[in-house]
Amino acid sequence: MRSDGCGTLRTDDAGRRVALCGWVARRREHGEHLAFVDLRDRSGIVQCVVDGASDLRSEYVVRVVGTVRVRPEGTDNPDLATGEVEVGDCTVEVLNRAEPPPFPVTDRVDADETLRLRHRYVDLRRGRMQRNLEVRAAVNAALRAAMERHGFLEVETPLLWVPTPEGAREFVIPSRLQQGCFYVLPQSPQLAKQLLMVGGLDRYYQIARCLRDEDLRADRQFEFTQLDLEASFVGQDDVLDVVSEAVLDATEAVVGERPKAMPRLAWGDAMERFGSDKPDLRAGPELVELDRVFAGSGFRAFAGAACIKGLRVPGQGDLGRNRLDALVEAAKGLGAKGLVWLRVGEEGALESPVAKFLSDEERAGVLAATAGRPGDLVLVVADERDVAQTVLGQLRLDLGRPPVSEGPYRFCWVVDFPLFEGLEADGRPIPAHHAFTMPHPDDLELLASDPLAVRSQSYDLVLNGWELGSGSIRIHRADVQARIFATLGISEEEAKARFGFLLGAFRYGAPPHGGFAVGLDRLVAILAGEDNIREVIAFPKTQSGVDPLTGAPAPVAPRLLADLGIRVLPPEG
RNA sequence: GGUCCCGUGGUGCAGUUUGGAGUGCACGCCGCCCUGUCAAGGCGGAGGUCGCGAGUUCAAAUCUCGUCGGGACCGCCA
Repeated sequence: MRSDGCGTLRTDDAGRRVALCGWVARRREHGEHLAFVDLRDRSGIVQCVVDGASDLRSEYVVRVVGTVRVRPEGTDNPDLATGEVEVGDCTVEVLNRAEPPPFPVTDRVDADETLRLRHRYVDLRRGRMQRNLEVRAAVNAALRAAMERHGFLEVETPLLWVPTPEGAREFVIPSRLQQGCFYVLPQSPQLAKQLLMVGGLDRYYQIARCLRDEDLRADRQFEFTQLDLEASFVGQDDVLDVVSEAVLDATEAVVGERPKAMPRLAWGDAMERFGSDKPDLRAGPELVELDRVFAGSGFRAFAGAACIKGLRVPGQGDLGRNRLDALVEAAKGLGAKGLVWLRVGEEGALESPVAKFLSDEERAGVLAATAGRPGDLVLVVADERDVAQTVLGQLRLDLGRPPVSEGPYRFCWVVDFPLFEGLEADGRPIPAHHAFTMPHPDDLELLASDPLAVRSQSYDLVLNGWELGSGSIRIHRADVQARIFATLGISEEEAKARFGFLLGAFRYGAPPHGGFAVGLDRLVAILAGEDNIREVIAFPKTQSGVDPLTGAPAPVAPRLLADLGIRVLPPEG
């Protein structure tokens, strides 16, 4: 039916008779006997010169047979990849007519989100969406290639899984054959892949769909895709190395160059330096420690504070009082007792409502510690350590963070997470990752005495402030697992009830193993220059979880519910 | 569950602060003209429940309340 893609034609093709199929992107009529028709397919756009186009309209589907020729002198179009050629002597066959599209099929204007999704099949014709899905496919292919190269075996795992009490809210699937019982859709293949390790598959990977019934965000959809992997007889560095290579391969495949650095940050250092466990390395200066500078300060807000941290905001010394007051309010909203701001003036003079409470040494110390220069703004928070960190970390992003989709690509690993993230009201620790995460070998002795100080062998991959994925080395030995359960206050019976089938499997020879999962939608979005993952998903849902194209979710026939033994309650109120 | 922004011919916007006739801009659509354009150009035309519902008012796109839809965020996402 066709010989070439519209966007592939070049001067080399001049003289060739070609058959092209595509959509009418635009037509420019110059009277009865000359018209230019821009023909579009996935490969791009090419100009066809036809003898009258009055029977053609936008988005008509046509087949054009014509001869490629170099454009006449002075009429080439440098904005078009095919701009040096055109297709002449055309015969045009209309394969299908089309109503005018509900919104323009162009990257120039952004249409209403509902309209785009209701007519996604039109939206997908736009160059932006086609490029994004091509990026997605390229990332997919690069990741697969890397995993295959390292001997990982692709294995599929069930979508109909068993409810588990931990973690995200699950999508529930009623069973027809076992009325009153339910499957759930997996929030990740976590337990399945650990069973594969017990099963001796050694190295597993899967481009896996994961489902979580939680509220949607710019970086979260109900269903999302992960490069999921797990390997036996590995340590943390082995996992980090193979994931780094795969992700850098994918990045190189899309942007053409390979980010050189993939630094590893200890979680504690990330919190100290960036006030975040998913630091955006692009967002300006790091937080600095000011405890020493203000040790013994006469300023009441600083004296006796558990921690004093500062942040330099380059060039923002000219922020007005309204903005500065708003910053103080924002800091309080984030949990800080207060926020001190200082403008750095000429000669390093500090202008601030609290400047008069500070000694000369303190003022000089702040400038030296933050490297503040004239025109800068310096923010200081004195509070509990975690509060000072996270508040300044958030302000750092608010004041200095480029859009996530804006390069460069600054990957980093965050390692040495705490095993527990806090204490329940009754004093039991709360696992930060999941109950099967291996503690750091050096910290095993602290489990009973100081559980919150125990580090884990879990790790996150971060790109430009987005968490791209996480993983851990898992516990494979019953005695360590028992100690963790004891620390968590989980009895033997309870453990059996909640995780029975996994613990059962571990009795029959579980190898040491660990793994990772890379969030594909987020990676692709950033590499495609998008700040919303809907733009890299062919058929996403709106923020309220609706698909305007299909109308999902929708009621089902009463007969179907009857088969399932389900009765729907009337709406409340 | 909560906070904020948006909703105006097919599309994207302005108009809303300070109420006074559905006013405007660009694109698209329809018709005519036009032989080198490329976001073609010229002339003419059609197209509106100002998301929906109450309220205030002599008068509401504009003010108030509610509601629906979209988006960003908090909670939530081990």
